[in-house]
This record gives sequence, structure tokens and C-alpha cells, in this order.
Amino acid sequence: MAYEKALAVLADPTRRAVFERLREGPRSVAEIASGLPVSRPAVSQHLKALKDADLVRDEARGTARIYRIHAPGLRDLRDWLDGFWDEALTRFKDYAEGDDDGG
Amino acid sequence: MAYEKALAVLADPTRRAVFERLREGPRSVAEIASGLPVSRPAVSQHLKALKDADLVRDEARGTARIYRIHAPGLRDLRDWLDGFWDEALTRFKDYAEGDDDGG
DNA sequence: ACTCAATGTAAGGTATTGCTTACGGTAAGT
DNA sequence: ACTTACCGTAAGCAATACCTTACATTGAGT
Repeated sequence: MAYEKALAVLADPTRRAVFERLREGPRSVAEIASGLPVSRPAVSQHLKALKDADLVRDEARGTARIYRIHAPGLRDLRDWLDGFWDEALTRFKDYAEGDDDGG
Repeated sequence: MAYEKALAVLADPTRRAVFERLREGPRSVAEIASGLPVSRPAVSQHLKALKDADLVRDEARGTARIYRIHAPGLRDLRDWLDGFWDEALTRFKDYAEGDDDGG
């Protein structure tokens, strides 16, 4: 199951920042790193982790390497969460209809 | 935003095992620990983290303490993921209609 | 009041992780 | 061919995270 890897990868704030930056569109490594408080090699390492979790795909363009989000890689995590949501919410409603959901 | 904390909490395999065990229904700390390869205090610590992320709620029953999943705590994470899914998938389809999603 | 059961917390050790600097490889431009 | 730009990887280091053992607390039962 790939959701485990996805969770582990998305848990890190910097790595998540890399991922969210790609939300704006495909970017090169240098472009991504320029907006973050870490070095470019650090970004490379994060991108490797994201790629290993199938959350991004890369493509060579000259010497540059363009990364973009690979949405299907989010599917397992989404499904896992959905299952949790449905089942747990049902059980929750069955348990206490009038609970406040806030903290 | 609470999805950050939820991600960090659910990233750990043992903690996720604790969480998934509660999927079967409310359980005491000892009951949860009995099915896991870690000590009971470790489970307590994981439960504290889960509670801090609002993913579980606890309730005293005698000296025991019954934990159960708090489904609304998953909402922020779910929304974040959904937003990602929709936007990124749209962009993805716009980019390449005929991609294989497999690895 | 005493004992037992169930749990939370503190302290310490070990492993993992994320970051930086240094280096090597590849493609474009002249 | 040389230089420049862009990137991935290796090595080393500091911080974080998880687990265990030991201890303190609280409630039930007699």
C-alpha cells in the first residue's frame, strides 16, 4: 500500500513546501529552491523522496530537470483516508449524534 | 491548519497502527497495547499525540480510559488532500491526457 | 485503610532524519 | 574544446523521534 509512503513523505514541512510549490505548476529544481530557506541539494533530496513515493514526476529539459505533481500518486492516500472517514464517521454518529466537532 | 499535525501524527507506523486499531471500536490503552509489539507507555505516548492532533478522544471509565476515533479531526486533512487532488489532477489532465498512472 | 488494576509522565538511550558542504556528471553556447 | 549552468549524490553533523524502564496517580473492591 502506497499511502504509508505518501504519509511519511508529506509529513515533513519542508518537503511539503516543495510539494505545494509545484501546485503552481511545473518548476525546475533551482526555481523551487529559490523560494525556500534550504539549499538546493536539500530540495533535490526532498524531490527524490517525493518521486520515490510517486507523488512527483520529472522530465529533462536541457540541463534542467522539470518536476511536476503526479496526482494519481495521491490516490491511495485519498482512498485510505476516505475509508477511514466513512467508517469512522458512521461509527461516530452512531455513538454520539450531538457532539461538537471543534476543539 | 490542522492537516499539518495530522500528517505528522499519522506518518509513524506504530501510531498509525494504534489509530487503525481504534477503527474496530473504542478500546482501553491496555487493549490497544496488547495487540502491538511495543510497551504500554509507548502506546500512551502515541495516544497523547493522536489526541493532541484531535484525531482521538478519550473518556474515563473507572481507572481505565477508553479511546475512540474522532472522525471530524480528519476533516482538515481530507479537505487539504481534496483540494490538492482536484487542482493537481485538473492540471495533470490538461498536461497529459494519456499518461499511465502506474509506477 | 489497604491492595490491585489501569494509566500518565519523566529520564535516558538509540536510531533516524534533515541539512550543509564538497564533488562529479551532463547539456548548452561560443 | 572550453566554459558555464544545472543537477544528483556522498559524507558528516546536529536535531528530532521513538522506545524502554522506573515512578507517581487515581479509582474500584474488600
